[in-house]
Amino acid sequence: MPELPEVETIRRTLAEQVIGKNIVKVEVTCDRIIQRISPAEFAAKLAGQTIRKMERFGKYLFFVLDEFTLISHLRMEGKYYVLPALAPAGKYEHVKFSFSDGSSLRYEDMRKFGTMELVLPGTERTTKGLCAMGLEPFDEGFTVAYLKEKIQKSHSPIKSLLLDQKNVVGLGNIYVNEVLFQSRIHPETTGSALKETDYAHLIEYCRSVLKDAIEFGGTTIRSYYSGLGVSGNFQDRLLVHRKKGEPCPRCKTAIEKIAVGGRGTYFCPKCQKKEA
DNA sequence: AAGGGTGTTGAAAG
DNA sequence: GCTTTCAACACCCT
Repeated sequence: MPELPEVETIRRTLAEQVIGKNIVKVEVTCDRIIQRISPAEFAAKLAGQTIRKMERFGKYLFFVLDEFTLISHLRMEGKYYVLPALAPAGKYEHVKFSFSDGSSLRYEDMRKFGTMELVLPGTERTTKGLCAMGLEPFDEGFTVAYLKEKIQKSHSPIKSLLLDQKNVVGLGNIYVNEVLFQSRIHPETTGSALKETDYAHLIEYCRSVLKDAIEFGGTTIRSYYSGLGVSGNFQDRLLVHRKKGEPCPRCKTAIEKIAVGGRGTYFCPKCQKKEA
């Protein structure tokens, strides 16, 4: 469940459930999720650590501990649950953190794309993968000038440029579709073809769409209704994503679906005209 | 009923 | 360099 609003919702939920808890044991049953070090070393380093803070950057979740920060990326299907330590493991559970109070944090990931990495506190943003990242949409530096500098020379479609975390972090396929609809920009418009007003709209709607989605607890699509995970309600407010054939909420023209950069892309052919 | 698509991203190829 | 394609994995839908 991993675009910025979902990760932020998970961060807030986990903050209430696991801050202050002391890790007594970590069990890893899918090695590839743990980056750089062995699962055994990962488990050994975490034993005895207490979770002090929950933070987020883009789609990355940070568990700030005493001597390490655990950086977790959920990719496509990663999910966290808090359960009694004695509760049975789910079919797709790959990591279990047992706490001293008898509760536990479980990581489930059907597709095993997610990653976990331990770094020293304060070095989170300097690690590989996070060092070249763009700004958060809510950063005051995320301005027309900033975005222009990043993408105005590019011949890639704006859809791909907004998905590229080196330009701006946090947007994924759902919210890029929504932001481009609100901004009235055709997803295949190249960076080089964007007009001044397009940039202003992009800045405005990146912020408002994500802010609204966070308010609604993110978007839940294709999720288990276990009641233990985190689910949001923004799926009821999506305007174009997964709405192929449905009337545009603005002009009633049928929403179209095309592929851009290999990703499903939804837009209104009337409201979002291609600009040369 | 096999094949394409899926809330992602990094590595490889062009 | 910059841009596009594909693989990692498991399931769903057609």
